[in-house]
Amino acid sequence: MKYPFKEIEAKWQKRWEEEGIYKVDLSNTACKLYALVMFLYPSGDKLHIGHWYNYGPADTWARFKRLLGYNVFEPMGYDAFGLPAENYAVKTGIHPGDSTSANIAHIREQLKSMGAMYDWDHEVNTSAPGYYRWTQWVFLQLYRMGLAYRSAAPVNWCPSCQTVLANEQVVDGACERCDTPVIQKTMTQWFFRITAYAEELLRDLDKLDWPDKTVTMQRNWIGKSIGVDIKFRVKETGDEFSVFTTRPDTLFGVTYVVLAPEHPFLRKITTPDYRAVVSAYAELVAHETEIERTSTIRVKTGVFTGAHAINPISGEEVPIWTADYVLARYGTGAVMAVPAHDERDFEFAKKYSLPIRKVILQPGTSPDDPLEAAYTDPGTMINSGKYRGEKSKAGIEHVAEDLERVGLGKRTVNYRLRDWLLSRQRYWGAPIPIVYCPGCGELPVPDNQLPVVLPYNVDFKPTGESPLARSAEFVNTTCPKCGGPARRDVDTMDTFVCSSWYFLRYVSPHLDSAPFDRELVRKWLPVDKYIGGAEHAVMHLLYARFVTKALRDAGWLTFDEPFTSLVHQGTITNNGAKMSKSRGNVVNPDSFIERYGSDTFRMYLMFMGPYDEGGDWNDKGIVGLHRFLNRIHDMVLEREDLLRSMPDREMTPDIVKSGERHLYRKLHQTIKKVTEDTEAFRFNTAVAALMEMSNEFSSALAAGDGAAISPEFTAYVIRRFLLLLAPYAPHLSEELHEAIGGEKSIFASRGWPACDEAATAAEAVTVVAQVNGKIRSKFDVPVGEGEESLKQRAFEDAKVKRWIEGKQVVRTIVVKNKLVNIVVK
RNA sequence: GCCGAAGUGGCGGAAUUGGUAGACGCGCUGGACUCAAAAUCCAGUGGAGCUUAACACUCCGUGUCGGUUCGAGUCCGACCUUCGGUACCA
Repeated sequence: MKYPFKEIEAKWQKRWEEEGIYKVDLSNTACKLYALVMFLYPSGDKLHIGHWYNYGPADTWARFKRLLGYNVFEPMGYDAFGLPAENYAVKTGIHPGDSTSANIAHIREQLKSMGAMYDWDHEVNTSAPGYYRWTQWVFLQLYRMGLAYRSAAPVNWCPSCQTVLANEQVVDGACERCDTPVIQKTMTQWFFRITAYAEELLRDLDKLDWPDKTVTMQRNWIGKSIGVDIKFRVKETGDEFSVFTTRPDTLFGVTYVVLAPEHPFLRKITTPDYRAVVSAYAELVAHETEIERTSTIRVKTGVFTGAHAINPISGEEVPIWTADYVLARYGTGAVMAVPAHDERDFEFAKKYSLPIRKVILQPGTSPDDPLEAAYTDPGTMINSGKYRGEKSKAGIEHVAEDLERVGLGKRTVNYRLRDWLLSRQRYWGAPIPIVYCPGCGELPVPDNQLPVVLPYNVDFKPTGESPLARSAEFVNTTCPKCGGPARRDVDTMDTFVCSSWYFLRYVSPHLDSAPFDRELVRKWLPVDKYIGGAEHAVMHLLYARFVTKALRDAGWLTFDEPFTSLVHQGTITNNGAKMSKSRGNVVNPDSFIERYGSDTFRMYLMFMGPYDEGGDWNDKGIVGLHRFLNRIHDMVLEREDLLRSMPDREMTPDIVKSGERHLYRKLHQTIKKVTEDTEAFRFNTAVAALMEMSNEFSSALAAGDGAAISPEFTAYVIRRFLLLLAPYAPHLSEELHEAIGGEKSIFASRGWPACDEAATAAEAVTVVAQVNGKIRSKFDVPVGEGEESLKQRAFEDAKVKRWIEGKQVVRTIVVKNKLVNIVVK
């Protein structure tokens, strides 16, 4: 018989809500635990498996912590601005605000059907004026600190749609809507100066309990490199420009220099004969993506400018080229090319027959050995004037020092990280709170005039300018300084701004006098456990760290990092690809909830595999979990009356009957395993342990018609088992807990079972006997049996004897409680 | 391309950190129950061979190739495939 999960789940969801059991008392900060899942993007219309995979197991972990006695705060909200809602609106004519509210209403119900312990009084919605008012406030804080500025930047532009395209809207270099080739157009954009925090963002990674891979990715993304800016003079014009290099020790090996095609000097220094070629080349490169340009397998291209540069240390003249593999925005937009010791330069020099001069000697080679490929590791300097014979490490310092002394070089630190471009020429976002007055210039909107409300009636169809520019009602305003007519900034903010501070808002989502209650934030932040997808490993997580640090420096926060501990759930793919509406491979969980219930479904998600690995979706095994929960349901209800009549009492190995002892051990082994695995997000193995326990227990009950197992002991085991199960199958556990006499909610009990550590040790182990590493026999011995004794057993073993007979024993390896390996010849 | 991961039975996966490969579950096969089916329960289940009423036994096996080691899914090197990110999807 199938257990009535529908009734049970509805009953408990209703009761939890009525009794307000998950309403968190934020004033109680003893054992506080802020468990946060990355909030939802309500883009499509429904929750999909990926959301459940994020939220279900995260809720299990939070419930587990609650049973351990923590005061757990687990909020939920919506990252509701963004491109998909706007695209949907362009396509269907449905206003993004309307589709978003409808989606949220639906999603909220789906979330409730999951049965998580969200405190709905703390919900946030980033597209609500009461929220984005404070997103604008965040912008202004950064603006006042000089961390927000305007600058020209290239954007993807479709000349036919007359609109800026997101990268995902560009398919093979063309607009996804009309197939027109996309061009790069320069527009004035707002930036956050995240690079000002590069060093701290890098350094504080050491403080975080984050997955190693995420820390590594952030570190590589920031991309710190220490080097020297070296000045080269242009022979023909006398202009000076700098190159950035981490290898000043190779300066004597420079045989040409390269300016990026976008380099501001390029036009100026190019000699008349070469102008046509160089500008045609720059035009060509403007269509290439950065990935293409920096590809290491693609054939590099470039052209000579006709000009020459003078090597500041050797006085040598070398040609100046421009090439696509040099990027304007990294370093100084120019490189000194040392083909002998840089792979890209080597390849380029070969292609264009530029000289290759060896200046670093690879250890173990001779200066006259031909160079087959670039040697990029350190070595000894040769062909380098007075530096000859110095090791790379010393040479780097020495050359840098000498250049600095004569003013031709400056030691610098360069980062790959770029400033955060946050303005969007779109409708569905938080307006940038800046006003332009003909007389007073660019001015921030005063805090007391926030929010700058996003008007509802706006034509958001793409026409070449920000949609808000066409709303006279929005654009025309008065100058906050002189009171004269002024115009608003018509761009909106990147949704990453909204999500860079939402974790602060959750503690006081309805507060309208401040972005957050500072006292509560002081007590509850930083987030203790942050759970979300690895696809956010760099951008969102880096932006949130940056905003936290900026608000700290503005005096609003007292901590340095927003997320103390981080866990990624893996990606659930479908047919090998990430689930997304655009790919049309989204799997809706609702039908599974309908058929099996939330407890089965969330448990299946946890049982599927390691939480941080995700995997390709398939529903084949779900029935196994459903059977498991059915068996638990039946096993408890068959003994309902008996169990209810049994008082709950602690047991020890001494008082249990001999027939119960192995179950006592199994129970405590299970408590240990489930506790450790749940804590560490190893849900799959915790569930397997619960199954093993249940299998062993029910066979024991069946074996002697239960005669060997007393009712008291049965109650003892089942009560604890239900507690272990509670975070995994909260509805069913509540139901069974009540059925056997529980009066309060199981989650009010805070009674995670204690583990009798001493009882978990096994009494006997199987030791294997190997001959030359191949297993030939096994025997059971008491735990801890000595090496000599094990060795003796192995040599006396009949099967082993067959394999060592007539051979010479070379060596014997004995590992206690594990194996004996006899090596013979 | 670059950065970061992952490859284990028919399938999802497990394996106290170098020491019994395949826990747990799905599926499949056989059996019990049933008029029958479903559900449930019991037993078996990596591949090949050999033997067989059965027990047992042998060889092979963790993406590919090579290495280190008494011993490698686990460590090292090279490669292949798949996934996430790559700064305007979030």
